[in-house]
Amino acid sequence: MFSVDNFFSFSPMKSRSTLKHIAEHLHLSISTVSRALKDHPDIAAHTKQKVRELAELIEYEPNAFAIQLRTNASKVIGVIVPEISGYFYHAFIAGLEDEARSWGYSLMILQSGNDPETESANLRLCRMNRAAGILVAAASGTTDLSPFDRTDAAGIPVVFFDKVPESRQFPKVSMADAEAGFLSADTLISKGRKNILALFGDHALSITRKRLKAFQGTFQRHAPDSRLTIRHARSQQESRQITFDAICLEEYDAVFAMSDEILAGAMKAILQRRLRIPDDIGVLAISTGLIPSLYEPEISYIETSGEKLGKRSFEILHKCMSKAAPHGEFLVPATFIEKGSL
Amino acid sequence: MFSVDNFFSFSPMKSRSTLKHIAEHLHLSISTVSRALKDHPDIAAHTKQKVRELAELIEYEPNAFAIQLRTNASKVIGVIVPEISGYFYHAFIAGLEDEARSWGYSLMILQSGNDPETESANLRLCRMNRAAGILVAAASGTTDLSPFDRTDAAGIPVVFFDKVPESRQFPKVSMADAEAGFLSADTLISKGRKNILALFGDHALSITRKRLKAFQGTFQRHAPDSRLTIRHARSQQESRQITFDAICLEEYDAVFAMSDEILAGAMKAILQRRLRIPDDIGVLAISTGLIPSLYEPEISYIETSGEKLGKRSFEILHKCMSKAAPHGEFLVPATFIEKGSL
DNA sequence: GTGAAAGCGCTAACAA
DNA sequence: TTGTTAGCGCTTTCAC
Repeated sequence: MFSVDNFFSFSPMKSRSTLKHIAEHLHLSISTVSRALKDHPDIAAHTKQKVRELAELIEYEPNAFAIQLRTNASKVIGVIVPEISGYFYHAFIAGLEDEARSWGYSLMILQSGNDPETESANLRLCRMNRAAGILVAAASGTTDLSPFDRTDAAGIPVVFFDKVPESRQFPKVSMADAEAGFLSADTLISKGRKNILALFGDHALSITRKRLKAFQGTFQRHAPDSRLTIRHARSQQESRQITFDAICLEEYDAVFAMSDEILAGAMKAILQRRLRIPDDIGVLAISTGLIPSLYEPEISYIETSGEKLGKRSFEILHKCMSKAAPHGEFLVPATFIEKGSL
Repeated sequence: MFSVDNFFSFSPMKSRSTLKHIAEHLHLSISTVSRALKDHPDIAAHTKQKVRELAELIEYEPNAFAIQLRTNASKVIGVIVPEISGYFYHAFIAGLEDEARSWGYSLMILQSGNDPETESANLRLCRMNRAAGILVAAASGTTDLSPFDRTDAAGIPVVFFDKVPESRQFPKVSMADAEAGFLSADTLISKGRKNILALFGDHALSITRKRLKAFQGTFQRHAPDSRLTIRHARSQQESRQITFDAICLEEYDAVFAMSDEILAGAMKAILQRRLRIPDDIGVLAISTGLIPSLYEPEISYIETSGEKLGKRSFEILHKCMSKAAPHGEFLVPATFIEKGSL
């Protein structure tokens, strides 16, 4: 058989392992080697055998660039998010990576820092690298969708997730915000909470409006006698202040937080007032689950899982890449996770 | 001048914009166009002008594959971590991405799931994609370093971070664990805490041993009369149980947690016992900062910033990529962040 | 100042 | 069953 020394002596230089090297050493043509390695039916069994042995011996690894140039397609998915850290996107990326890897794709991660310019530059990068597809959580300032059009026109499917634009042009994947809002209200009602401080985020965000609308609607329909105090906070600090002021002024039997950030602020106020959960006050949040697990008792929450959103997003994008071209908005369901805070 | 229609009419088919297209339309050679676009001194100013105009008009974007194949180098950095989510790595990735982007590099993110096999497969992927360099937080089961050798031998520099192997062969970047341990002890001492419940992670981990050694050493040297109760926990749950049992049994004047996970568990016990911070008990942790900010009062901590580690790691890798080949272990300093828990 | 030509490593007709 | 050939889009000598 062969020995590594034997082989490398053939090509004494920095000999990177290529089809050509294998071919030369085996006195075969490059295409025969190429076919043998892909188990092409035309190739004789013993030839395949020989080729594979040598390939393994010299640890042949195909040059992805050459393949990509030739086929004009890559196994890389571009992911553009406002920021990686924070409460949500890292979980999304983790779920996405899991799913993508199982299909042989890798992730190229880019942060926009919520800046449309950077976002557009990142898109360009994805185009230059002929990404197989792109997942985007839009920067909050993004209004001009033409960079996305261009990408789409270049044959690279674009799917929005989480922060999705109004346009009906691209497929979108997002959390079932209405369902989460409904579930939240329903849970509070079924637990008999009547006087609720409900904390929502910036009213300008569509996520806030969707969750709020379903939340309020459910109360009006199923528990019109409940007392709902709706407040909006734009940050953890604001959430904390608002909560603190509210619970000093009046006794609520539950606090509801529409997101992790809001929850974190509310919890600080509750801890500061040293209220007992769930006896003095109940707590419910819409969350990804990490933050609620940090308190004692743990906070019950409506789960909006980043991981699940990641996996689902891959599925949709995957369909787009195989020309199935789905359309419209896809929702990842929310579920109630019961802990001890209500 | 040109119009888009005019240009595209020249090549009516799916005409992706390439140097060739520009060259044909301008009756120039491909090489001239290539040079013009890179502002080569040989090219006449007016030629450059014409070329650039048309390139802009048709939104020419170089084909990264072709460049990479030709130059056999990419602007992609491979990043292999046990998992993206959790307490730490997402912050690292965020910091790294920031720094990398400013140097024109993109990130290819891969999770090993703490599985050496997957880690090795991920390495292979990086090799196939001719990554410019690779950053690895080793899987906990990784003992065989040969896959890394192979990568290094292929001319792709490998730098370890956070979870670094014993081997002196590769450059490593990690948190200044000894310094963090020292600072923790020093802070507790200077705040006059005498009877301390100190919670550490799994004793098998080198991070634990380094922090513990410096922590204990500092007490022995500067406050030998202090009472130190050292405990080890392998999870949030364990940390909570250990803390709960300890504070029920005896009165401590401070709890120290060597990591976010340990802190989260300890805080649950403290919340459950309804101890007042900092009056009933002081709290100090080594942390990245998110978790401490969730409590009231916020927890003082020794910062081990994932972002900083990410930026520093890029610097080291960048040096490796430019043949400067640094050597040894680099440490990211720890700093004390004072909040209200001590 | 510009062009011609070779070639990076691979795939896929088309030949033999 | 295997080989020949023609590129994919770009960079880079080397000529003119």
